[in-house]
Amino acid sequence: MLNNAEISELLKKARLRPTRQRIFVASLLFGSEHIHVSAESLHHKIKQLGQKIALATVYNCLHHFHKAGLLKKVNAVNDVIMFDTNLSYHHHFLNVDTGELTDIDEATVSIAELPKLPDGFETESMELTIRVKPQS
Amino acid sequence: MLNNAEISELLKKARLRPTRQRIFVASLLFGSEHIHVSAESLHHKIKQLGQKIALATVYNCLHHFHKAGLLKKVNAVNDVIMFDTNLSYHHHFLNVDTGELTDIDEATVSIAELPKLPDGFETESMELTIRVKPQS
DNA sequence: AATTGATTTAGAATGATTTTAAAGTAATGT
DNA sequence: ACATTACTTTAAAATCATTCTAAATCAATT
Repeated sequence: MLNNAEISELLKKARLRPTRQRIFVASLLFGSEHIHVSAESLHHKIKQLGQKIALATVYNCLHHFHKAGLLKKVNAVNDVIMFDTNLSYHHHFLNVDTGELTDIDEATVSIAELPKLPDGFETESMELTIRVKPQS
Repeated sequence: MLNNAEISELLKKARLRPTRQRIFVASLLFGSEHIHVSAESLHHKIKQLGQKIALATVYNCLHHFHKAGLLKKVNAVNDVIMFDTNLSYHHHFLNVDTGELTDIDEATVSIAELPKLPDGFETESMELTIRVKPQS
C-alpha cells in the first residue's frame, strides 16, 4: 500500500502531473496485488467508494498510465479494453462467460517453437489466451 | 469455387435457410482461400460488387454462420469483431498498426507446456497472438 | 499572486453492434 | 397451387464502449 506522497512521486517519475484524480486512481491500481480493470469497472469501484470522478477522466487516466508504461493493455474480447497492472510478459485465462481475466504463471507455459515473422516486421508482444468456460 | 446449389446444400446442412442474401454472403466466404472479415469489411465488399444487402443482415449472417460452426470468431483488438473462415485451431500475427490478421501455420508453433486449468473449467479454445509492427 | 499550460468534466459525438417492428420470403401442410 | 406458419431481411432507432469538445478548474512556474 502506497501513501499519497509515494504515489505522487510515482506519477512525477512518469512525467504525469499528480492531480487529485490521478492520485486516487493510481492508489487503486498500484501498490498491492496485480489487477485487471476496464474503465467502466474502475469507475464503478470508485463510485462504490463514495468518490466522484468523471468516466472520461478514468479513460484519460488509464490511457495516460498506459502511455507512460505504468499499465499494460490487454487484448480485449467483449469489446472492453482491459488494463493490467502486471507489466511483465505473461498469458491469460479468459472466462468466456464473464470476460474475467486471470494471469497465467509464466513458468507453467513454454512455447517451444515460433514461426518467423513477416519481412520488415518485429514483434511488439506475444500473448497466449486460453479461453475457458465452466465445465458442461 | 462453389455454385449456388452447393452453397444452398451447405447452408441446409447447417440448418440455416438458404436465403438469397445468405447464399450470396456464403459465396464470398466459402469455397476459396481462408479469409478474415468483419461485418463492415464484408458489407463494403458486397457494395463494391454492386449488390445491396443491409449491414444488419451481414451482422446476422456472420453470427448465424458462427453459431452454426461455419465461422470462427477471432479475438478482436480494435473494437471490431473479425470472423475467420479457417476453423482449425491456429494462431495469428496481428499488425498492431492496421488491425490486419494473418494466419500462422500451425506447424511452425509448438507449445511445450501448459498450465492446469482453474477447477471446474474446461478449455474452449486457445490462441497465440503475436502482435507485430513495422521494423523501426 | 498571476500566468500558463495541462487536466477535468458534462455532455455531445462517434463507431460498432444489437434491437425493434414491419414487410418479405421460405418451408410445410392442405 | 394456396394458405399458414415460422424464419429472415430491413431501415431506423437504440445501445454500449469510447472519444471529442469546449468551458471550467487546477498544478506548476514566473
